Amino acid sequence: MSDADREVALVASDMVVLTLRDDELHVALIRRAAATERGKWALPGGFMRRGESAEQAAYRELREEVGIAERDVVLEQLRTYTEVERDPRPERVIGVAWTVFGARLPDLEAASDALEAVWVPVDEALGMPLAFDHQRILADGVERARSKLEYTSVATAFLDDEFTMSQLRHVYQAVWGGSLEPANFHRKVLSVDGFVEETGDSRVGRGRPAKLYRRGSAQTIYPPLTRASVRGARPRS
Amino acid sequence: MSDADREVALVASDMVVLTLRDDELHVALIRRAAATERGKWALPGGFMRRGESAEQAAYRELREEVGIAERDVVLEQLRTYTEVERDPRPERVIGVAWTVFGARLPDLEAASDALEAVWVPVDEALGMPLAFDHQRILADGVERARSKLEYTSVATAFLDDEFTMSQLRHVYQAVWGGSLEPANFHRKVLSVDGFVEETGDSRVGRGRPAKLYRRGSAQTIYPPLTRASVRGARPRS
DNA sequence: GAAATAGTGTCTATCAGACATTATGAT
DNA sequence: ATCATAATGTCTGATAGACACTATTTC
Repeated sequence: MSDADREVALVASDMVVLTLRDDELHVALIRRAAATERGKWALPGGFMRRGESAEQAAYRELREEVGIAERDVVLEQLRTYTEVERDPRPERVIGVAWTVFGARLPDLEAASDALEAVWVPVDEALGMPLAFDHQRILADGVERARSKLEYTSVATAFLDDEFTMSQLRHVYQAVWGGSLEPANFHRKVLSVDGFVEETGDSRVGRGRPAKLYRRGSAQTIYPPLTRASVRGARPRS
Repeated sequence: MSDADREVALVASDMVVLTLRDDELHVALIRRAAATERGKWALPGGFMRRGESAEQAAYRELREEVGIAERDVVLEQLRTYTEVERDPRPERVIGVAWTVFGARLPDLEAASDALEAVWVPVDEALGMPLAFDHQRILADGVERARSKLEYTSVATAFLDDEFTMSQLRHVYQAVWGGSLEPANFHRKVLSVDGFVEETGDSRVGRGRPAKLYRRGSAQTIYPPLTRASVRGARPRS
């Protein structure tokens, strides 16, 4: 094979940024300012630069495009999209997609690349037409988030450093849809070694004060929590 | 930002090709013929060409570099490696990595890109120095395979169309290391709807003939099989 | 019959889910 | 006292793991 056959590609980092707002799962969408697909809703993202990894590009675009700081989020690679027709531009563009989880992220500030930047409820966003193949990336990202809640402790990434058991349960309910039985959830979470640890404090509100927890050292949950136990879940799509 | 800052990259598809030989998990390694890292052991792979997706490049390289046909394997995306220093060449090279599972794959034929191409037991390969960041990719791929056996039915990708329960169990034992209790494994597999279905035939050997099964329609296994049950497993690394 | 392998039955400890009960605060 | 929320207790059915046992073939 001759070297001339090798494709050279631009590398875009596309982010599925998820957070909870009013106990509902939201995703960050921007309306594109750039010429290609201008005006369409899209996932935030941008091109990897010289001397930068795709992960660094992701963090930079989070900051520049929607005003989110690296320390406020957990970023994980989702997958890479390389179909030839996924981008209409003459240059070949491949997309490295990431999931980004954050706690109580603020309203978005639309920067240079975006006409608007807003939080959209995930159920609504999944029904919107999006630029490029972002519809599919979003669906993959949401499914990944749902799945990761089962066997990892990433749910805590949606919460502040200190949180109540009820708040943790609301994360699961928002991401999975439906409701979980509080008593069983409580017992299950505490039975997993290193999932959460007590801070010793409690939070006062209406009703009995709730103990506060922080994330423990465990990365994975065994045995996993299971989506089978959600009641009134939205039907499988 | 000026367009000139955008990196253009070569896209390599790197494959962690796994198969069972003598009930032991093996990975395909080549010894590099190309100038860069010449003579070093590496994962098979090659550059995405114009008009081709990374997936198509993976299938093409499987055929060209190690003589494996697309219909004989199951290919899944692993993750993408984009660190700046991962490749010493002046051109920027990012790697899209894939896991490839196949049944009784034949001895490898070293083609143009390779001085040699051989099956290496995974435990041995994990201890070898490999070119580029292939050591890490291999470790990620093996861990992904172990994990996927828990909650998907991909184990059947390591077997012919028709297989016995004992053969399926040997797949799990080889990939996970250690041994599984035959009776419980049998009962568990049959209890998962759509994991396997009987063909009606049986295979004669020493001892009582074994019923033959083929893969069912299920993609995922719920509840999952669990590595917690392996006895005499190799210690966690 | 002995050996080898496949497949079934059974016991027990554990655990998930349902739901009742108790605890502790605010008003 | 009442309400609201948090947390614990209890019951039951399902299941995983251990292991004994039966079945069917070859030699």
